[in-house]
Amino acid sequence: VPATIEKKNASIRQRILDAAFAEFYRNGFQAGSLNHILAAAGTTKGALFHHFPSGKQELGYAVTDEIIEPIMQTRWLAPLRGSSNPIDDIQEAFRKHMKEDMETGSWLQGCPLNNLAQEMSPLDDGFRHRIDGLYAAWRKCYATALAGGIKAKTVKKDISPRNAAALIVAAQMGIWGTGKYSKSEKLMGELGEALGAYLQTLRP
Amino acid sequence: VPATIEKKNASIRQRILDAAFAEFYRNGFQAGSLNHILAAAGTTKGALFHHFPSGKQELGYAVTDEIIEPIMQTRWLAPLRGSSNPIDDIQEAFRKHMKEDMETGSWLQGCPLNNLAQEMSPLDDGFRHRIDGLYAAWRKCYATALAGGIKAKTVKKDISPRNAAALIVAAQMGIWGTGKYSKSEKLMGELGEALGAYLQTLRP
Amino acid sequence: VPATIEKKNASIRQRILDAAFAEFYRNGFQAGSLNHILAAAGTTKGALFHHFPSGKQELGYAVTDEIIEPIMQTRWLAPLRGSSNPIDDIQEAFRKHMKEDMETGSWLQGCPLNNLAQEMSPLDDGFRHRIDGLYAAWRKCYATALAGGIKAKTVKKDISPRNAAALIVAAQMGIWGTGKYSKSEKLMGELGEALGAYLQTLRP
Amino acid sequence: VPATIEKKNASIRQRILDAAFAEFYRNGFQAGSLNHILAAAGTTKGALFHHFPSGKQELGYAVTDEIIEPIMQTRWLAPLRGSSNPIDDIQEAFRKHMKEDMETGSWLQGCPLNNLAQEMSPLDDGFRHRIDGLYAAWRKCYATALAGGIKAKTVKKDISPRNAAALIVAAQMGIWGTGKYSKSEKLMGELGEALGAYLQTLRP
DNA sequence: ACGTGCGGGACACCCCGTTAGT
DNA sequence: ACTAACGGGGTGTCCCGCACGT
Repeated sequence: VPATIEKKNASIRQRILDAAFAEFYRNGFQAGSLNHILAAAGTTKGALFHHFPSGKQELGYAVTDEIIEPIMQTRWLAPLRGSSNPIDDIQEAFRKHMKEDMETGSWLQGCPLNNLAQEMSPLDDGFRHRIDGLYAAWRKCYATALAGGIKAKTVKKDISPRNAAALIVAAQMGIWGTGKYSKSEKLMGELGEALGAYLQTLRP
Repeated sequence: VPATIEKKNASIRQRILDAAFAEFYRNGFQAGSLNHILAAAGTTKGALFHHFPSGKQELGYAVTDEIIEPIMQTRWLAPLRGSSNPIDDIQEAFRKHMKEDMETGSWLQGCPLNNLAQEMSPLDDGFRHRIDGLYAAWRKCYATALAGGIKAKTVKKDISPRNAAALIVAAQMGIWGTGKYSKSEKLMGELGEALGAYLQTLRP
Repeated sequence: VPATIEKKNASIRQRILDAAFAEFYRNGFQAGSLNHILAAAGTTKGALFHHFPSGKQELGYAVTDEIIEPIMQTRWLAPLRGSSNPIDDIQEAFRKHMKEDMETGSWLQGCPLNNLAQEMSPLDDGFRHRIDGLYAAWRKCYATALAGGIKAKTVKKDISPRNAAALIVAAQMGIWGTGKYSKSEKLMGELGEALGAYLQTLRP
Repeated sequence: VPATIEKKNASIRQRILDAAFAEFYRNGFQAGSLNHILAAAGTTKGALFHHFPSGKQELGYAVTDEIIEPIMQTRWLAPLRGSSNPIDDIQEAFRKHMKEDMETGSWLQGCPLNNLAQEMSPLDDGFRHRIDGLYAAWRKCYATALAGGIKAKTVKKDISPRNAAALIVAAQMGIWGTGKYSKSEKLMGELGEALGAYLQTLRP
């Protein structure tokens, strides 16, 4: 049954990626163990070395490119695509994903991209460039949406979309980071309100 | 001469703490090496286990309590003590320390407390409680100052000091984290402006 | 076009052999990497195990038989074929190849056969028998030539051709080995002179 | 019992060195396994890393300096110290140690220094310099002895002691290397005779 | 005839913690 | 108070061999 075989072959690489994402998310990149990843993926060193010849670093890059990047796309970028009312859409996306993360408990582990950024960007330029690219895309998406909002008169016209987008993204980084150490749903609620209040100041 | 001996002992302990802070700041807690710390401090395992009997973890706690906490006090809390115009004082402190970090280059390594928070708070409750306490004190300081500002009529009276303080702190976490991965002074400038713009909205 | 296919097949096999010779010459047999060899040869594991079903060992044997042996033939045996003045011919071959190796720099890596002999003969009898056969042929060639020289009165008649041939070959092993560790052209020159002086003592 | 403890502590390092020498002698440096060494020495990784902080390479250097060098001193250099009849003394040392090696069987593994020279000198300059120094001392010892022999009229006066010493050493390298691949006592005997014949030509 | 995917294992490095001794 | 020796373990790297498929 060639389909099964192909799927199995293809899925080994994917299973390694998925397990690696989970492991790095939980323990960080440096402290994450390839042995644990391989055990979770149900495969061995040989397969890893075949798919990622230069080892852990290459695996980390692939996780960033093939797992984290798509997550960001669907979570944060897609909802803003073609938005004419960015303030509501940003707030809506924020509330939705915060609620999801509360339910799954993943808010206690922060944002995978932020985790990686804080740990690896000073140590490895390969990671840093990838991360920088992802956050830049995020900021650009928000800035574009805010500029669109100005045209659509849903956003005050004397603000800098670029600056505001940067602050919104940075604040979200900080908010998710706050969840990690505080474990306080109350505090997260207050932060949500405060961010909402800030967004309201961008209205016309 | 007991005073000399005690002083020497204290200085060894302090040298270990200082070296540990530097190592953990650079490489993170888990990836930081005790051997490197001891080599930098010019001492050996014996001294370390004399002063920190349970090893690396206890050393990490001591770094948090005795190095990072005082830094936060002088950097962020002291300038707000008894402030009647918190918005200006917060912005001034932000600008001052950002400028300093740019000059020393330490902005590329982020904020030591935030680094530790992102890495260790999900893994170790001892760290998490300490970090939570520090950030709580920070928020409380800002909230108190903002409440004072309301009384002094330098702050708009229909805002929640608690919520605003939380957002300001979280935004600063995000901003310093942004410096790490972007290495862009331009972006940092824009974030400074955006944060300033937000603070202005808190004016009466 | 079967000729083309066969040729192409042969050429893959040959490219593997050539790359293997170079790799083993540089890094030794055990430390030499099949992956490096295959990368250099521009092919993959499948081809290797097709042509050398039992793997690295068989490849090493083939390198000995098909690369090293012909080199020895043309370098050291051919010049002595039918010689009536072996002393001059031996010395001439020695000088010629030493000069060549100096120019190409390969004298710094020693003699491929000697390298293999020192590394592998105590560990693998398959190698040992091959190497023994090659050196035996070398000694026999020199001994025959020296015996011929005795008949032709270019060599003193009261020497043992067999013993002298063995010493000449062993001395050459030692001389090439000396080049490897000393990297001294001066020393090589002195060794050449000393070997020449010894050969002169074999004159009538 | 402090003596026992000191001996035990001191002997761990020595046991590692001895086991390493044996392992490297048998399998070569690169293929030699630290695990095997430690198992043979009855100790663990911690002890090795303590005594040889930079690992295998440093261990290899120490084996060269502390095991191989003394062997060479007692085997080849000491017998020639203050010799007035170097030709006899060289030949006597050669016969004695060849006989010993035949009896112990170690002639089948060649000369430890030559093994190391052939394997490592092109790959690591630290080894190369050490090896070069040892062989240089050997040549110098023989050259000095031959020069002394010229004064004492036990050696022909129109030979170059330097050149002859170099050839004798190189020939011995070659002879011991020949034993490794040939496993032929007969051939070794012939080589001994041929070397003896050469030495006789250095007589006045 | 030859490429791809993969298994399983060995290796050297280095780490952290502890104990015996000064 | 402080040092040096040592235990034991986990890590990532990389390798060789063998299935498949084509």
